[in-house]
Amino acid sequence: MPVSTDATILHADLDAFYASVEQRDDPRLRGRPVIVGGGVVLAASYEAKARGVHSAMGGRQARRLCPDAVVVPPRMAAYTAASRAVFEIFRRTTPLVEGLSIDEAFLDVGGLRRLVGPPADIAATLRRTVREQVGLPITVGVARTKFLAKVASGVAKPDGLLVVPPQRELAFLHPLPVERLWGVGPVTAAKLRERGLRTVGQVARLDEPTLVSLLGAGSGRHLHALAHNRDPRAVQVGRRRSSMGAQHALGAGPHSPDTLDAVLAGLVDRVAGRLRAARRTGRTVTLRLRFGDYTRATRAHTLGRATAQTGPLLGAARALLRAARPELVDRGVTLIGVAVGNLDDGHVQLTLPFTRDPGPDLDAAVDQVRDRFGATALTRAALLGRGPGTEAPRLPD
DNA sequence: TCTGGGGTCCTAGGACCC
DNA sequence: TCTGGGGTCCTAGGACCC
Repeated sequence: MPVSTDATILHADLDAFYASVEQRDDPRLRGRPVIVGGGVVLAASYEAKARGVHSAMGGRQARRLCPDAVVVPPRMAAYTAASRAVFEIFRRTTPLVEGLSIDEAFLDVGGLRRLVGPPADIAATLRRTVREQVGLPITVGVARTKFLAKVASGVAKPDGLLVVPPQRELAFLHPLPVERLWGVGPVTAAKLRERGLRTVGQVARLDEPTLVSLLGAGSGRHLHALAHNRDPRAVQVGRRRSSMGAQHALGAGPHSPDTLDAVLAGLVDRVAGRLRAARRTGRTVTLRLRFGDYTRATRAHTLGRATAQTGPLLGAARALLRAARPELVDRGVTLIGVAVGNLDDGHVQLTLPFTRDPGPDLDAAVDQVRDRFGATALTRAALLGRGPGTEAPRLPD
């Protein structure tokens, strides 16, 4: 049997991540409803979820639903450390790890059957190791495709393991409500519901042109494929973020131009600092605005070259804010955000473990970079910054 | 469901070039 | 006066995810 027909993709997802870290670090919180975050719920423990509390809910409403909840402020450093420890376990399990966020990843364990064992055993070991070494509950879904593995972990939560064997895929998928599908949110679900479509099976009975007319070309084709469990995407190692941003909610206002400028400068400085810390550069500055009626707008400007310096990034952000000023006053701005995109546009930052010409090691590095970025004009000389017509890999500003 | 902070991907139109 | 096709880059907005 070809390898690709086996269920070998794991989706591993930490349960109620921030809240679980708090319960791990403070025994008094165990077994009790825990809410992380004050004004808005960043994470809720399963005890709190059982009472109807969920993330992104307003803090006031959450406390009304669950008056005995313990509300704790977020400790991002603790969550980052826990995430690192879990991802180390992922990478000890298999080199084929694709991180999706701070608390979830895909793992391809297809090559490990002969050496280690079947995917179901690997998944069980992974769950036990994370529990023993990091002290956190984690749910794992196992399937033949990324999409189905993700759906499976969602169904298995919390603290569960669910394997979908290839011959059971559609039997598993079709009874599920459409909202279970990764990529179907409130808007798409409402459109489908209008047509009386509530389950994945009902969607699967529609032909593609009908779905396209209902949802548009992109979403229609995507959903048609997912409903039939067609998802050829491979687990991608070494994906890096493609934008970095910061935002700040301002309250109802009104806000003076000086206040807005100070907030903007603070945000740009934060993002620029994070860019430099990550040794990345960006070329497109996007200003995000939210208004009193919760409508949003974005304004973007693309610089001539990528940078991580506060100066040019702030200059672009200020110009965008100035141009948007009349709107801001009219509509009452309540949130300002800055994002820097097109990261590393035009050049790739290389970190190589040597300073002099390393001989054969460099040839291997060149091949790796070629494979990963599809570079065609990459040579040893270019990497070392010598030779005619070559340029050294540029460092971030 | 009265909304924080961080992201991803897709679409569509216009400018511009060959 | 009427009228190409293809490709890339940029901007703005929308949906979705954790």
